[in-house]
Amino acid sequence: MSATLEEVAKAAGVSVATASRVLTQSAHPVRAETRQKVLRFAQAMDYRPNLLARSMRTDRTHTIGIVADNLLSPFTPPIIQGIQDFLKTIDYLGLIVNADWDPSIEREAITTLLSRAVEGIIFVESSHLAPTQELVESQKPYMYAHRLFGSSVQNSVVPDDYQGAQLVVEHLIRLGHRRIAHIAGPRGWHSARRRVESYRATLLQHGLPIDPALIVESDWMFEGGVTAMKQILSQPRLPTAIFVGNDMMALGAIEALRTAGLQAPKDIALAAYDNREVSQILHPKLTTVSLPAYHMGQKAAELIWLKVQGEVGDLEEVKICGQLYIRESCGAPPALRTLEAVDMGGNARHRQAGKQPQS
Amino acid sequence: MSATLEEVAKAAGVSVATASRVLTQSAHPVRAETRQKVLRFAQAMDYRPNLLARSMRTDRTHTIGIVADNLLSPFTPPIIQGIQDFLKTIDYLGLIVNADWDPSIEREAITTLLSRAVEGIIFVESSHLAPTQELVESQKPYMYAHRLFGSSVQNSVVPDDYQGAQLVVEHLIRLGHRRIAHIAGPRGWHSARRRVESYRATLLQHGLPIDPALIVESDWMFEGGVTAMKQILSQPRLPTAIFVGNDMMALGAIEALRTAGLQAPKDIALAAYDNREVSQILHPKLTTVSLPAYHMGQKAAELIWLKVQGEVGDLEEVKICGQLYIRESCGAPPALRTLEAVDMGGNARHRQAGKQPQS
DNA sequence: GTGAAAGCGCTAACAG
DNA sequence: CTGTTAGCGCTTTCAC
Repeated sequence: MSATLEEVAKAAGVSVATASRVLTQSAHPVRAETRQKVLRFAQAMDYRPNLLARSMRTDRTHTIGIVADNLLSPFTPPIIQGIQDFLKTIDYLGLIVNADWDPSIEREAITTLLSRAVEGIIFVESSHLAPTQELVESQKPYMYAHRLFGSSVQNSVVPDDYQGAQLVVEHLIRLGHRRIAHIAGPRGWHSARRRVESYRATLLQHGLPIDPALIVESDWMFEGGVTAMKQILSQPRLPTAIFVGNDMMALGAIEALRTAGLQAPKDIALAAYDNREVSQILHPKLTTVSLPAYHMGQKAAELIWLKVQGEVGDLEEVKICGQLYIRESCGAPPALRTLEAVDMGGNARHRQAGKQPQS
Repeated sequence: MSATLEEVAKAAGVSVATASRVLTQSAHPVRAETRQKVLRFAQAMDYRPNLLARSMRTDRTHTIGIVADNLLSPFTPPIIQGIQDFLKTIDYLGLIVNADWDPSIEREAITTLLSRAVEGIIFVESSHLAPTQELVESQKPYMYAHRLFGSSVQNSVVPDDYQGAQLVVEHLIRLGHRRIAHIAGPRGWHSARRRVESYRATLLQHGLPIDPALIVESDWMFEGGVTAMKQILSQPRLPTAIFVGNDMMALGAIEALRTAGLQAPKDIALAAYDNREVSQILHPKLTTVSLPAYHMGQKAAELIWLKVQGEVGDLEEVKICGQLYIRESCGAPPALRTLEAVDMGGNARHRQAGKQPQS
């Protein structure tokens, strides 16, 4: 163990109070000379404050709990990264615990975190409906980051599906497409419904007709994308472009096109949603609007910080809009493509995923 | 805040000492009746021990620090998941901090963790050479999980690249291939070198010749795979199979084949390394040996636990072998394919990545 | 079997 | 400006 405050104080010939004052940068006045002396000894003795002891006194642990339903979901890591990065700026740490989509584990997780006196809790990709009674009684602030399913809820940060979808569809329209299909996610998902709504509204806004035969519902997955695309290809009049509800289905759609002897974007233009890592890699590279996981994490952390400080109470749902990445699959001329820094390090935090080569 | 021990004790009409004894399941004898009484009141009053206070007394925080160089790298989340899952069984938590591949941030991270009195530290995908002086002086145990670059090092858990590559190559040989190429990772990477060594050795063991023209070095990335494949395709005598050093390059190789009007596995069989999520999704599905990230995390946690208990000292490097997933790209008959549970939840922890549909 | 009391390391009144 | 001291909530001798 490193030296304690008392040891430093004794060595410097001052009281623990004085030593504490200089080492915590307290506002309390201390003679410059004394300050230096303490600082010198602290340094020499490798003094490292015992944060547990400090927390006991101050009732502040500088810790935010993070309950993640699944660390392995594609968006959880960037959300957590966003949270951690914000917390770092205020000298806080996140204490992460997994809940495995299990309500009882989640309850337990909350108990654990409260036992450790976290100052607030952020739920990542949680699907539960309401905070546990224990959490409510604790009076600690909480936030949801990327809450799944269900509808709008207080104290949550979610993607702006409506505006995101609009970005995509308008881009396709701008490229000259008039007959645009849509492969949608399952109607049980709020995000899927919002994207469809936005797709319809955007077409209408631009005076384009809506052809129900061009909207097919699928399941977010690759194989679902294959099937949906086949269905679209069986239409008498093919669309010239497709807005696919997420990247995975888009990959499936491309596969189906290929099987049918067609190519994106030559034969049918294609744009999707999520900006998963693969969409920047495989050919044709996907034009897609990002699900701004990292930013959502940051925002959730920022908001809980406000709450911890007591500056705000319950918050309405905050929507974060993603960015449109124009790449190959939509057939946009190269000049229109989004400029993307090729970074090999893990520093591009605005990105959804690191590009560290692996293995 | 929930009730304190003192409040519970008072309510139950016993001393804090007694209350503590029953609530901590101490070995110290307590009359059954008294025990029940305390338990009842604790429950009724929602008693939740203040772990900070407990830690101060016991000098045990039930916390292991995790220093991750990059949360967004593909293997970090499953490694962390493995760590957390093990820690959970011993009622510990992991305190994760990012180091961003920056040595000074890493130093800082260590200080932070020590300040919070973690009982040990696991470095995930760290690339540094040695523990900081501060860590050494703290006498706290540490482990590396998936340490990158460099060679064998004590107290680390790494993939068994040699055996993994052997699994792949032997599988290809078993399928009847005699002329097998290899697209290798950069020679600067220890894992890349081990895989090449193993490839050569395995061929020799089976009496197959090594053709230097069939070994091409690349960079782990998709585009690198494309280029390497093109180079192989320019050979006068084509191989019938290729062992690609990782999944990303394999995807590139498949793309290059396609461009050349060829198909895997029909024209050339292909097997890779890593078992990234995409390899189970895109067609042809990749035959690949997993980089057992989750198990490595578990193992690292298990070993640091032994160290925390003082049961072991410095450890030699532990190698964990991945599993061969036989899918489509190698052309194995369907009967030989690996059975894979299709799970939609995040529960398949033995997997490298959750299959939660997203968005 | 039970309780009183010390003390983990620190901060924050309060007194000087 | 500096020091003394109480006490955060808990575990653990030690005495009864």
